[in-house]
Amino acid sequence: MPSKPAAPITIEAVYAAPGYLFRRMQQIAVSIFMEECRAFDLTPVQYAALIAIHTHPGIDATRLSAVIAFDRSTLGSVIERLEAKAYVERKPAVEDKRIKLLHLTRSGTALLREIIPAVERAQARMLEPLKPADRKTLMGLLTQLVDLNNESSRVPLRAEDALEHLGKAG
Amino acid sequence: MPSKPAAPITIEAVYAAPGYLFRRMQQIAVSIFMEECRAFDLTPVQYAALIAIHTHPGIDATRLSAVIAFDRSTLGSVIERLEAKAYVERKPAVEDKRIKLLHLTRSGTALLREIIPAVERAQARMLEPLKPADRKTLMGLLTQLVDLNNESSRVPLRAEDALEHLGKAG
DNA sequence: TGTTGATTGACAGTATACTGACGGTCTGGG
DNA sequence: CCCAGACCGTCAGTATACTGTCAATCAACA
Repeated sequence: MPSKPAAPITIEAVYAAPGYLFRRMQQIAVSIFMEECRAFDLTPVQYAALIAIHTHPGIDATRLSAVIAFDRSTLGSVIERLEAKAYVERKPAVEDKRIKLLHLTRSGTALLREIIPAVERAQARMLEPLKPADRKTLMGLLTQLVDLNNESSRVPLRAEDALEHLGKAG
Repeated sequence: MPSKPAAPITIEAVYAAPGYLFRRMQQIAVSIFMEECRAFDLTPVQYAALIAIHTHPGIDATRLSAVIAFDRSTLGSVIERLEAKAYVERKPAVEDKRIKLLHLTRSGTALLREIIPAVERAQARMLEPLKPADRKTLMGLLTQLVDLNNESSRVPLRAEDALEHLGKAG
């Protein structure tokens, strides 16, 4: 069977490649987030971690990494920084000496309440250039794609699994 | 006017946020790229840089960063690694002592030719879970969005501007 | 019960990213 | 011609990411 003609080696092909567009969009998204949240000294990753700990108080680092689909190695230093800013507390569990339980501090909870409007502004700005109907279409397709590709990432999202070990489900 | 009711602070809101989805998709895209290109020891960023240098031989690092929209500070070490692998040569320009000109080596050009099928497989795999029509829709919207948000990133894409200084346009 | 196998947090090593700063260099206006 | 401002590569500092490894700990089975 005839093989496809060899693609010309040019930068134009890169501009149209999904991987390149995903990278650019991620950079833009982080940039907008940091701009809107400048007053709070919080990164997108740190924000997601705080929200997850707020939703699942007493979660441990490994399960947290499954809940937000972040790398476990990286998460250690993220938590360390949140602890240094006194937004998070890490306490060893009595029934399992390997585990450290995560809780928000009072100031961590307060920060979340204050930062949410800025975060919502940021999320809105990312999609703003598109027409409302197109925003919905894009988000719908992207949600599908991320979900269907879940197993292709090193740290697949395990939203429910993680909860079972917290004694909150089962 | 009545303000929107305060959103509940839960992880569910994060899962549906554009910024979170862009981050997840980027992680998945990198993971798939690295898997398909395992035999070549080349990252997505290094690949884009090689292609850009191939398209614009004799480009300098600052203009290269504009052509692929990568951070100038980061690009230094990227080029360093490509030089260490002998895919790229960096030669000082005679007419401007600040500038170093970039060229592919013979083995860099050969590598590009060999790796392209793997890269194309990777790009196809990223979108594979979607129906063909949906792939087109998603890429179209994403291309628009990245383009319209171009100025929101630290390093906006300047595909044409960069070329003018190479004596290839004007 | 005792040992194997899995799990947890931590760490080292590499690679992107962004901010801010710095010295060397070029260029244009006076 | 000289100097102020722009520009180039580089570096230090911080923050994500991923790979692989390790010791301590736990759980489960023989």
